[in-house]
Amino acid sequence: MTGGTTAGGGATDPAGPHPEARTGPHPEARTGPHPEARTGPHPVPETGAHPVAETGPHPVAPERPRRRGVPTIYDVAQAAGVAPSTVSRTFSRPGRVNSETAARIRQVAAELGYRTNPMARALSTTHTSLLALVVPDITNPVFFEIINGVQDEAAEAGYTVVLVDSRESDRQEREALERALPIVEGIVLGTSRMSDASIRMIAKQRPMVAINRAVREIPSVVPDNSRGVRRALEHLGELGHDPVTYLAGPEASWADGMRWRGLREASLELAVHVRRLGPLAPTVAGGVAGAKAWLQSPTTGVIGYNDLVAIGFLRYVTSRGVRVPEDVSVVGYDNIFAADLVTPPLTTVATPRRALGAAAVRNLLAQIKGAHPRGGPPVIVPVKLVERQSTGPAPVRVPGAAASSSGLPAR
Amino acid sequence: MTGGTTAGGGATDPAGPHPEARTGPHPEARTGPHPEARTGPHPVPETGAHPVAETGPHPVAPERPRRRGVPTIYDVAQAAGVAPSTVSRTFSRPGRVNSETAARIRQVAAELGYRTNPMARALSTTHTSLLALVVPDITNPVFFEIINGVQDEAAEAGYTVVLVDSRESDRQEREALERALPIVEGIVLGTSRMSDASIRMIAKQRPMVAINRAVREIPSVVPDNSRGVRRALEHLGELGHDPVTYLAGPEASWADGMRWRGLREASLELAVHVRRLGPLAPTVAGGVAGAKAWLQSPTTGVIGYNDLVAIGFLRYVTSRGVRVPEDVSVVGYDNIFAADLVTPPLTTVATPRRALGAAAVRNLLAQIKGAHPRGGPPVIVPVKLVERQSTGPAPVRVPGAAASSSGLPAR
DNA sequence: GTGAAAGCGCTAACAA
DNA sequence: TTGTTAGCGCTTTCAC
Repeated sequence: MTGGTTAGGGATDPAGPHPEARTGPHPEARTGPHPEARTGPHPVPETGAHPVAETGPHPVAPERPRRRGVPTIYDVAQAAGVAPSTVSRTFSRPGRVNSETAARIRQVAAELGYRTNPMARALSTTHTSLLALVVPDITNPVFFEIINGVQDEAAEAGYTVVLVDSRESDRQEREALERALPIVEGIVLGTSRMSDASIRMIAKQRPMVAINRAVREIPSVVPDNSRGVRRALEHLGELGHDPVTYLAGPEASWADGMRWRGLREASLELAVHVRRLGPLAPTVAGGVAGAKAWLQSPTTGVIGYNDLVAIGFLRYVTSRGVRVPEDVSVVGYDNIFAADLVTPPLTTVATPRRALGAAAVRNLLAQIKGAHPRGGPPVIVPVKLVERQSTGPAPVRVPGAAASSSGLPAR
Repeated sequence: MTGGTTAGGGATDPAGPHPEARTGPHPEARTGPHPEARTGPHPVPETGAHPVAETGPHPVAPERPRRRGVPTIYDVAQAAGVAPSTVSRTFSRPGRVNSETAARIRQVAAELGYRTNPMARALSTTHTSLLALVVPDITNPVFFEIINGVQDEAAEAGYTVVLVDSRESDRQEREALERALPIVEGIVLGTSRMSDASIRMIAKQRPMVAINRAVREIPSVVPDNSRGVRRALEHLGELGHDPVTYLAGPEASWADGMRWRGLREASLELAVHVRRLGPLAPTVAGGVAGAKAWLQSPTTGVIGYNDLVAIGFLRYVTSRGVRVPEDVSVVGYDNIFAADLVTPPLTTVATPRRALGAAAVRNLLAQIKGAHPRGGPPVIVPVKLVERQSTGPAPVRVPGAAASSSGLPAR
């Protein structure tokens, strides 16, 4: 039904990777019925005293043409003169079979264009080599690298990833996940819109690891948020900025909580004051809103909840005549692609998102391999500050003077 | 192996979506051996004259505990007092079963927490409800919306998408695709790194549709490239720019070919001269390279192969003191996320990538449903020009004078 | 409309 | 090491 013209798989491959394929028997040649080809399962009781069991209208040969041209272990087994199970072993646990036999089988298999059928394998092993990756919105730049990291690490281990994009909707996420759940062996949650309870429910059904979010009982890998904001503040502090405004993220955001907490701690350690402004939507628009509020009581240093917020801020204040970094220095968070594209390029905390994805998969695979099902503290992945042109020395404070030539209101 | 604690599926669901589940029989209660539970397949020939056929050490009850707590059609059938085949029909072809029986079966199934096993179903039907989406690089902004469009449309039809990221490598793409191929029903090629020949080979095995690339024999959906560049040129022409430079994309790019061709045609029609500069890498770096070359013989209007190129151009010339759009107007292509983030925001041709993805899936699904396997001209999706601040009136030409106060060299 | 039973292609005891 | 055989859970003729 699917391809139609598949007969023999890659056997007729023109100049393809199977140069020897064309010397093999023509696939069509073995498409007919093989009465005795399958002596294995479900033998017809040909001597039994049950006339009822006779296959009715089929006197001798079942005459049922093999479904397609696609060769099975039975075809290979027959052609190689071994049992189907030996063929199976050759591919599923190499080593458990005499190397010579194995070689011959592989050879024959190649000639026939045999490929193991993942569905059949999965049916008996429940091992699908499929992983689900859940992201709320592929469009969000933050996820690209995570997806890549997950992809790479999964591919490395022979796994394929099923993408579940929740489109920022609880329902969609649930439905898509529901659909994917039965076929995947594990789930990577690259930030989810679902409640902790829902997540835990799903985690009951499959191994799971969460990125960027700590859910009780669920293994997780998170970037070193506190270190990240600390580096940002340190950087700003060294440049002479004090106080510094933190453009806060969404109220419900776990990451925002972590960042703010880290900031307060760092504030004490580094003796740089920090103000919180928000909550803000984690978008460019959010940044614009933040900028407007900030103009009411500006500081020379600003740290955005993420790059989008920082970019929105930057664009708005710039449009109002505030110069960056001369009047205000701004630091973003995440180091998304666009951070290097805005004017001026944004200094930001780079979260190793690819590493995050990779670490998540490794953890997940370990769970699947049967290790301890759950537990352990979050895996913390290091971050680093990327200095670009949006930060610079704090403007010199002329005591008693108003705030310079820029559009920056006096404080 | 997977979950471990799955017993009964969602049956013990705390406050979950199956409130009635807890009133059902406790899953554990039926986990033991059911000697006569399965009268169906593979009956032991208990009266045959083949002692050899006797199941050896299993005298009466096979004592093999049901693999897991997960209920099957057999469990449902037994509980509902019908045959397994009826349960199967109830779920696979509703209508072919008495509505009352069906209702009862569904009821029982819900109580038991029965879910049909996709692998088993796939094994006998080859219908997996899986689609593969191939993209060369998820990190490339151009693909986000395509992915979303594909996702949405697929989900709509009850399909799940498997992501194949080729990481810009022929080999990786091939391997990943190879892995996904046997389980998917069709393939959406969102721009591929593979050769036409390889693509056609794969298309032999599964229905396929290509986005943004025309391969002979393969159905494709493409944005209206010629209309896009025409609109860009028209826009520039109206602003008085002539000649206009086209920052060309990679040599091998099909899209580049289309755009350049469209540009030449439009050039004639609109009587605006067009120069070609390239080939360039389709990246910011490519744009920078293009800018350097452009400085040798500048024009007041520039059209980039894509937004990345346009952005690179914009940034470089800006850094050299050329003002945009006062000295030079630049138009991008694609309308990626970052286009609105750069300074000045980029005027660009918006390609309806989400629509592209959706159209591709619809086409693919039609093929799968058994329509005409191949053929037909590419489906063309309309584009539109988004005017932002990177374009403006051409600078007034003071006859004989050098080129203004900017860093723009005289022509 | 419903039931019986034969597979789908592979894996996994168990026996040899 | 290899062969035999009973499933994995579902769909699907074919009878009734």
